[in-house]
Amino acid sequence: MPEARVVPNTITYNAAISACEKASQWQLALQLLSLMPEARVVPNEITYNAAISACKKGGQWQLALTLLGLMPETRVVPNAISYNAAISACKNEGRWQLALHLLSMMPEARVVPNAITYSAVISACSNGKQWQLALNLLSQMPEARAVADEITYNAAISACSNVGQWQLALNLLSLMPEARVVSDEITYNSAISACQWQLALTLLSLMPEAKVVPDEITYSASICACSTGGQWQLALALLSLMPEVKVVPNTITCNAAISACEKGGQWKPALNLLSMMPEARVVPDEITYNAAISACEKRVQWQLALSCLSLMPESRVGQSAMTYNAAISACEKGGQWQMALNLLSVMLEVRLVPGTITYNAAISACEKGGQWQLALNLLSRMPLARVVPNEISYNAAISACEKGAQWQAALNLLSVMPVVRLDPDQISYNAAISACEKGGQWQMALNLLSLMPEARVVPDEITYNAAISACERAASSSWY
DNA sequence: CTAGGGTTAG
Repeated sequence: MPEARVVPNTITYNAAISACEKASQWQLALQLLSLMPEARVVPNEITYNAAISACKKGGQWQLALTLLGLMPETRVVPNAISYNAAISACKNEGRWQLALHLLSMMPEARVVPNAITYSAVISACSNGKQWQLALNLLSQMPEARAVADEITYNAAISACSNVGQWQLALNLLSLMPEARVVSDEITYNSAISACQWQLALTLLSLMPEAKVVPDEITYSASICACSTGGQWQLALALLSLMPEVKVVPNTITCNAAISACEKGGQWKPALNLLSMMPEARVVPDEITYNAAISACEKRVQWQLALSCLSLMPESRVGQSAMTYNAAISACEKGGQWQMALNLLSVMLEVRLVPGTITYNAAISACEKGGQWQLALNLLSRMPLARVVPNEISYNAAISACEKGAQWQAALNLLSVMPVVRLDPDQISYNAAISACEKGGQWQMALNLLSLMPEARVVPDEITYNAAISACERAASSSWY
């Protein structure tokens, strides 16, 4: 630009910073802002607003707030857009308290909050699962002379949806006409995601008379509602209906349908959908494969789960710890403890970090395979791997000891649980009592049973049966 | 010539 004898001015910088924002280059945006003083170009509110937006897009909420705070120092007065962008940055990181704080700071800064401000704060509350606050804010708008529009309502409906408050979500939807706000496809999509499958399908059927056209997100949300309700056939029916209404399924739609099959224990349609995705020009992603692998897990199709896992690299789909967790679980269900341990070591080779769920699945695989020593070994390796064991880890290990009739080891684990701040539950006690039974320790079995009330664990049928078996075994052996 | 808010899958 200097060669062209054109001197950049404020607008030039503003346009450049805005371009950085659109290209998701927050570092470059801030660099440009920092270069302005030496170029003797004075930033205005638009400059800062564009920079705040760039930080927001980059997930840099702290920097967005810093910039807002810096504006007065350079004698630039923040306006509603500055606050709105900063509030929106808090939303992205789930900082609903900060969003509310910014809103409360606006009057003393003499900036009047508008509908966009409220929508952004409501959205921040929605992400923070603060539905009561979201509804309060909506009700405060008239006295603040801010007029709620469809986006405000959509954010509030979404806040209700996120916490399963479908009645409140539907109530808001019904209030929109009298507030003279016209619902759009996002309104319906949000409401559908709040509802169980019956109501979700009702809402879907009501869309034409509301003159709202369903899109792929509408179908994805409806399929998801069917999936959660165990209605895998309906989920598949909705998917097959989409070409007729000229809505094109995307990756998320297919993922929701595969997930519906998974929940219904239907590995065949799940793998069928996976195989049909290329011809429908839908690109599978990690979630697609995770759902397909999990679908195989449900019906002991561990070989198929492993073949899905092996297909991922050639489809250029990245694998995560969750992918391996699903595959290890499939091996566990299929009684393949060697393969489960093998997958755990592969995870480490490909530098994926195993978590509590990974170890739990592997310990369970050892348990089912009768490998109590390996189960204990895995549990003992967790702290070294910086993975925190939970109740499930210990219960799986105690069960492994039970299957191997290792009553001392089982009791040891049970006694360690309170030390590591874990509360033994019914499963822990039942497994330990069974271990005593298998080890011929009827006194210890009864002792454990007597300890349960003070541990606030309620014995059930399994507990009593195990204790009774322990005593019967002792009685029958003493007859000879 | 430049700046702000809402929806779906594991």
